[in-house]
Amino acid sequence: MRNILSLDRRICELLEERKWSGFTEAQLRAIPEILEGKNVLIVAPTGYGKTEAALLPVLHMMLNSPTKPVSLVYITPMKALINDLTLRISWWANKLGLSVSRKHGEVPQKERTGRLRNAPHIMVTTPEGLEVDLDWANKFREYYRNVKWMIIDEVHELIPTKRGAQLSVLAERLKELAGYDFQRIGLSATVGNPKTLSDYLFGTSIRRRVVVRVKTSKLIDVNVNKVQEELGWEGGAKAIAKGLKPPTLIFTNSRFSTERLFEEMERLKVQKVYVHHSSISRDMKNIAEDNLRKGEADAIICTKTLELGIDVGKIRKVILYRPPPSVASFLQRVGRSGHSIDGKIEGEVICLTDFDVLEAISLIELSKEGKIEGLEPIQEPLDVAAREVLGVVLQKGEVEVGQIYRIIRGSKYFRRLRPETFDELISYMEKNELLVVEGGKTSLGRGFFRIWQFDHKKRLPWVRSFSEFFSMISGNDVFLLRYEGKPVGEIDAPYVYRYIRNGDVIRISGRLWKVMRINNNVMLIDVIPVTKGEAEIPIWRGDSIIRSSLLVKEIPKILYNENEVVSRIRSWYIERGLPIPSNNVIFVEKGQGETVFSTLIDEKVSMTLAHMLMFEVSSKDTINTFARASIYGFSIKGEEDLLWKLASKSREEVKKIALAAVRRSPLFYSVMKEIQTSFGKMGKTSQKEDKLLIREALKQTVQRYFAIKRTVRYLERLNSGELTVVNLESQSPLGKAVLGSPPIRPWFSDPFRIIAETLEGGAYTVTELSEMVSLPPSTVEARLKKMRRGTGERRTISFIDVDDAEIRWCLAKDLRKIYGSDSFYSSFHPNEVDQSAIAMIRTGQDDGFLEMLFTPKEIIEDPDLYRRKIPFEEVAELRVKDPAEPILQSPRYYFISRDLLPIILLNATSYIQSLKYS
DNA sequence: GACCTGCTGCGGTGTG
Repeated sequence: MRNILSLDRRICELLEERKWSGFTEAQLRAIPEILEGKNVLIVAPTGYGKTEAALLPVLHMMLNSPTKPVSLVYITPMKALINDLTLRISWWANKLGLSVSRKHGEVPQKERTGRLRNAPHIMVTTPEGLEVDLDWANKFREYYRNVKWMIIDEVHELIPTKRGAQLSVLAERLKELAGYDFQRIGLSATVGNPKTLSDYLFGTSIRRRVVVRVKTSKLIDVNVNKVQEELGWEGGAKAIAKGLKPPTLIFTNSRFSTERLFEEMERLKVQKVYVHHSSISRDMKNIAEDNLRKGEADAIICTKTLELGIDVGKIRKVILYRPPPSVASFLQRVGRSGHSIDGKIEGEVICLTDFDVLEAISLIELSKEGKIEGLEPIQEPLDVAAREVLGVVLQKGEVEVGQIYRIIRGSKYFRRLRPETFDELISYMEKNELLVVEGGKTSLGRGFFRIWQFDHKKRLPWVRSFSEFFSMISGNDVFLLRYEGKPVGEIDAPYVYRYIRNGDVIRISGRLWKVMRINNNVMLIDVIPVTKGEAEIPIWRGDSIIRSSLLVKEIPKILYNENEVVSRIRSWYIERGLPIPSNNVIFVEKGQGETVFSTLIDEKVSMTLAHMLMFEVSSKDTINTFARASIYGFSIKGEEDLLWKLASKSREEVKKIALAAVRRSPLFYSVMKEIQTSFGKMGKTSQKEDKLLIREALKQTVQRYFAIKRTVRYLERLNSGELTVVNLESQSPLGKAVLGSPPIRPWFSDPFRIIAETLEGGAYTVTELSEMVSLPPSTVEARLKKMRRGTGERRTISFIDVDDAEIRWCLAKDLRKIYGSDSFYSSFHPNEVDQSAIAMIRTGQDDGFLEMLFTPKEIIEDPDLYRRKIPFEEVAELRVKDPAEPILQSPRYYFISRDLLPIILLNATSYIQSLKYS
């Protein structure tokens, strides 16, 4: 066995020491190719020995050629993997007289600086770690001139993302620095298009390239189990408890679900279960992982966090709570069970709805047929290019612009970057003062230091920590939960602003925590553990998970399956003489003010159509609308003929509307926010000044969430009568699935407008409004206060709701109606109309108060009396006091027109009397 | 109502 691969004698001895039981197929096939010096991409599922397949031949070559630090750069996308791998690689390397060093953000300072005195032969790091070293590590960077090999782990995780584009430029930069075409080896999970992956991985390297693809040999045995929908979370938890075979991994599709299911498991008295997701602190996650490895945990309920390569030890069963979004993730999750390669996979998909069952069966069928999604590399992300331009400038100080262009263009992601575009990018960065260009050479500009600051005090919204410069991952605003100074978990800031108050009890990581103190400035929440109380589970708002088109195409076929649930769906259509759902039929269903277009459709096309319909409604009619998009169709609140109108438009018009709709979506604004600092742009963008930025944000938004060309084609098919249109009176089973997907609301760049529209005809507290318009209460309050001034339709006014002693806001033009309405009767009708009060009025012209004594009765009898008494149109401030009990809290009001003053005076007296008699 | 991933070099000073 040892001689088949002709590895170095010293390595063979180590194989014996390890009691190596034989090479895996991946190793047998990849090792000879690597030894020949080719660039190799190894594609195989987890547990097939990919790491050693790459490492052993590289070690062999290191032993048999002059090896100087750093010879091998090993890249992995996660810190946890770096820690695992460093130990694993060190076992081999140290015994062979080679040294290994790791680098990531959590490596202790001492270990970091140690590598300069004793430079390692092997560096294990992340793409970001390599970025830091090339840009910034002026001393250590020199060692990278000796690089001969680069191994990139979990390639499938990187290639479709900006991190992948970043790494590919870094590889080209490394090649330029070393002046050597080093050998590249990639390790990937099973994917549909390994050839494309290898193209992106190998870049400008002229070595021969080969893909070693190992198919899974595991037997797939996954059951589909449907819970009664009405039983909800309890039903789900019971099904999980019943199917549990320790140790079990339970995958869900949201952080909320992990916590919610745990709560039910607790109620069912199921012990030794842990929760694992990205908003739980590393410490707490370690506890869960360690317990699982030690056999002390029966199960972990987790999200994608445990889908990736971390070693979780032996797993007997995998339960999927509701189907995952793609075959790839289905296989990754299910692949976690069965420790050995020939072990049997035991899995179970727990379904909540009928369409869950459709999806689960589709995923199982697809994986049995060996069909799996291809990965789509991100296209020419200019924010990555901008960051790399700066990286090269940091590295070299002063660089010729053309040289940077040549390096960046070496990356496959930027192979087609036009020189004009690059020049435009440089000019834009120069305009934003990120760069200074002089005589064809460029250096850093002042803007760079304004944004990326060393000691990040974060006073200004656009100031970032210098450390963030090295990463393309943009973080959300979160509050850190802390107990005794140690992190426990994280909650999204908008959720904290809206729902979390001191004293609340929240559930995170399967435990209850009482909120002791919320510190808004540093975004910290101090908590203490409690055992009882009504706990709330936070909702984390993530990015949308787009379901794979492979899955969508499979579902129509599955509808002919003999499964009980599937037959039930099918017969609903057959009994009514209707066609079976497919991508060629649209059922138009009406209900609850929404028009549902039920059809099996690619999610990105569905998103595009939903946004276009919403755009048409919101630009012509009202922004108080919403749409929905799913693979089961789409819907719009309001007008039902819009889709046919869109379909009858020309191709060019449709494209224009689609792009306008994308620009009006919240998704566009979040992408804009994510990328703008890379270009040095702070603050608001302008159509004229920031053309490149807007174009790029639009391109990235479309690529991520929409499909314009396919939507154009879809509408053409609809217009030509190719699609069967069926009008339905009732809700079809798949139409119901559309209504279950979350509403998409229009983005408003003008908060005043949404606040005014929402106030229309009613009176609300700041908290109520904040929830209605999805803005933080502080923002809403600030806007309402601004809107008090002026005379237009949007002018606001506040009064005191006497029944619950809260301040309510309404449009000034609605106050009369509210005054007359039954629901606020007691707020404007004091019980004792003869009791006098003192009004103190300030006009804002001078600082003095005008004092007047009045009784409610006088006002009710002759409201104009007080209008005549006050010689001003506008009152800047009004205080009302009880002459008998002046210490009583006196209400204050601001910016009231003389016209509405009598109503407000009545409100004040009602309030004062309510205080007095309560 | 919706996943995940990442993040400051080098050298000087002071202390045991």
